[in-house]
Amino acid sequence: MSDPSVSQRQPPVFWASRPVLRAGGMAVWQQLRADISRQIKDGALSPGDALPSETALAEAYGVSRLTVRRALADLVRAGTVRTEHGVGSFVASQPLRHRIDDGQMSLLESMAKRGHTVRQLVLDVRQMDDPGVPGFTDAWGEPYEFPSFPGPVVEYQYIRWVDELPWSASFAVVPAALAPPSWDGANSLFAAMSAAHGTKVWRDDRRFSAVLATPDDAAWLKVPVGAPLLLLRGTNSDTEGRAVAHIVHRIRGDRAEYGVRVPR
Amino acid sequence: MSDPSVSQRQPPVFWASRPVLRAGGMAVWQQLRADISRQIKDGALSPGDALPSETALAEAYGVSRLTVRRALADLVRAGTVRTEHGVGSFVASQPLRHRIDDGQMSLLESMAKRGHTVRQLVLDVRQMDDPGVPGFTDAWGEPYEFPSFPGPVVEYQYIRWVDELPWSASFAVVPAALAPPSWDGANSLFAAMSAAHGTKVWRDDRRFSAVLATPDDAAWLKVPVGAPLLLLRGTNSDTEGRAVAHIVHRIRGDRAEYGVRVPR
DNA sequence: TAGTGGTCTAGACCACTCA
DNA sequence: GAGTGGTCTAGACCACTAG
Repeated sequence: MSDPSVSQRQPPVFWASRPVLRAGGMAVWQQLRADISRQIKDGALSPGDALPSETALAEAYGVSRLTVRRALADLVRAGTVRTEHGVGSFVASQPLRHRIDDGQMSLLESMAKRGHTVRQLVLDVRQMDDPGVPGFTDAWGEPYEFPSFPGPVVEYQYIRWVDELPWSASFAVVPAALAPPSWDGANSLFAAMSAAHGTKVWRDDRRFSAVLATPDDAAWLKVPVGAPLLLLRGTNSDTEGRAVAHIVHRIRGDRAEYGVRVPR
Repeated sequence: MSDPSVSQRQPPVFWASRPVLRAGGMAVWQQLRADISRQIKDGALSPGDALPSETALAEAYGVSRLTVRRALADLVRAGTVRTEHGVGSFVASQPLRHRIDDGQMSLLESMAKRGHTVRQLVLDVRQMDDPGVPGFTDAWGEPYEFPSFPGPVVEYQYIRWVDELPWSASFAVVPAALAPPSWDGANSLFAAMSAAHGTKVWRDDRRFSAVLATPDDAAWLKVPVGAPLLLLRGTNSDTEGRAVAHIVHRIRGDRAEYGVRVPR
């Protein structure tokens, strides 16, 4: 009981492998983050291994528990460490990273072809009379409009899983005139549009950026607030080049790598 | 002096517009983050406006200063708030977001065409006898190799600015046999390779993901640690399809939106 | 019930900026 | 020198998990 390192099931690691420097230029919590991170990257700890408790770490490094927590918080956001309330902190196992070749194939088709299962859960479907949907314009200020299909729009919000792990929080807006009568997420929304409308829906352009997970994102995607998300925005068109859908995917940065071929 | 809100040059805002709920499900610091963020998004505060000091905020909300700091730290990472040591906290002004149509054009050409100036600073050039460069394989585990050009490689590390604001921290690896004799960042590295080697260098594929800024990223890109970065990895080839360069760009997520056309 | 992580406090000292 | 943000402490209480 007096030696906390014994109560942990883990290899005998030299914690606090480097003493903290109080006069050094680097803040103590940054030294801790670097020291813990280094031990994980060096392989002294393997994914799934328990870290010493925060109290034990604080004693080992000779700092307060809050200083330890600050270092751990950074590692959690970066996906290096995973914490379980009431249980402990563990070296996170990196999820399988999927390379998606972005093209005309949907995520469902592309993943199915490679033996992965995709599940989609439709969280919300609502018809909006005003096409200027507030939730879709705030980040970039671009209005989501359909010049060729004026009138009300239908807004979808859905979550996609790949192999039972959250993949993305997704939003889509389509003209109500083109919306499939009901979409339950069993197939691609745009396959459903193609079927209902009788015309092929093409993926046109894709715009990539990076954002941090909001509390909502965090709840849906099972990541900590502040985790990196790949923001993928796009427009789909029909065979005549008329915009028929605007989409936004907020994709877990630790899971996805979207590949595109650059035409010559 | 007894009323801290008077000493701030800012419109008379109702700070602590919502009292914190101690029994509510949401943590107090999350309520603060949401409340401050809402006041900024609603336009009650404009970019450049000073926020009350942390002490004043703590008094206004009736919480400790550390709780205020935790809320502000999140807003700083997200780019909503900017802090200046010894000066104060301010509503951050969003940098101009550039849409780059990724293609055969280099960033320099593409930006010059639109009236922007690009500066490149070469931080490091080193020849490596071992092509398995550690710094280039850790994130994805893919080795960076050149099957058609065995032998030593040259590794470049450079920073790119657009309009005097940091844009990306970039890395490139090319076979030493194809490396330009000297590259000072004045032109595109691959234009220099084309010129030196006599063969056109094509951009082949691009892979997008999202990561958090490390302390090194933060120092180079002038963003806080934990800010979102767009990770762009790619391969360039010569006219015969042989890989001649592997590149990694770590691009500020608050500045860049990379667009690509999806071929039909 | 014991141990863990999650939250919050009150206070202290430092580094920095600016009048 | 006054005011600001940056760091760190010691201690407290709560929520959660597990034996």
